[in-house]
Amino acid sequence: MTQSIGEVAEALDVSVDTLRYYEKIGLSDGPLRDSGGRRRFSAQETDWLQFLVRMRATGMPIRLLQTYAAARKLGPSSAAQRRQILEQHRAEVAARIAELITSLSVIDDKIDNYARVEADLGLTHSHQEEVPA
Amino acid sequence: MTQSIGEVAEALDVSVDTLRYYEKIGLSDGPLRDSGGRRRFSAQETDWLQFLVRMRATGMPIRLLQTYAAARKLGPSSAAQRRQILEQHRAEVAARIAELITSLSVIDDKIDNYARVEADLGLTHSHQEEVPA
DNA sequence: ACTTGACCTGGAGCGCGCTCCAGGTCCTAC
DNA sequence: GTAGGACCTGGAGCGCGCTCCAGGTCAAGT
Repeated sequence: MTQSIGEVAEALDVSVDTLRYYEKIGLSDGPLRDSGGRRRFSAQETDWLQFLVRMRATGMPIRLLQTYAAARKLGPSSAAQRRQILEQHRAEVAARIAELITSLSVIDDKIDNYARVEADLGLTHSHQEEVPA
Repeated sequence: MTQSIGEVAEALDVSVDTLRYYEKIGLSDGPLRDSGGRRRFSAQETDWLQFLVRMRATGMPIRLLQTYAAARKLGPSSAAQRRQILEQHRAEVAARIAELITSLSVIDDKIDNYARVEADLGLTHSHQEEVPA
């Protein structure tokens, strides 16, 4: 029911160095150790790490995750603070998505444009005005 | 019809240092200069810079933009190469959006959970099991 | 004439988030 | 008993993308 650091790293698709780094900077508590001093991660710890990895992937800064992790250690009394952090971050992620969607259509326009240029090049080798970049 | 570097920076919401940096690393050609050696940006140059800024905002690495910019200097004959770069990047942006949308719902679940914890705290001060983190 | 402020150059410095290294321990398999 | 491989620690190093600095030029306003 517990996993080694290598197993967790593979499952979460991060490096073992990253996991040790997160522990070092206080994002996760040090997990239990086996008789040889090696980390053994419980399912709960792995879930938390997965959440960390996911939040990192959404661009949440490590500093903010440190604040969040510190609040988490205080237990239920910090629920409001943690919720506030997540709501703020949620708004940023939503804005990010909107921006990316806009950019996607800009990219699509460019691609269409290049497709047209390529078609022109293929059909004729005449000296036309280049389509505006 | 031309703009100073400060005007362009403000319009694109980047720093003048960033614009000079992009020029230095070959992302943009050096623009025309006025009699005093100051840059004057044409609308075309500004459009290109805006595109650069947008692609950066979608996470396109500067290295790749350098490749793209170099191809652009070759004219229409590089249309296929440029389109290929954009199609690849388009796919990455689309994947990114999908990932962010997934994360958004994870965040929402957490927020809901905290809202419930807060409600419990407010209603009673009994010693209940904490809702799983 | 002088101040102010935007601009110039070349190059150093920096914050972020890992990533890598040296030197060592410990279990497993042969 | 020894070779291999996963793991350990503390700390140095690094790639990215800017950002800042020193020292200077230039144009406009008062």
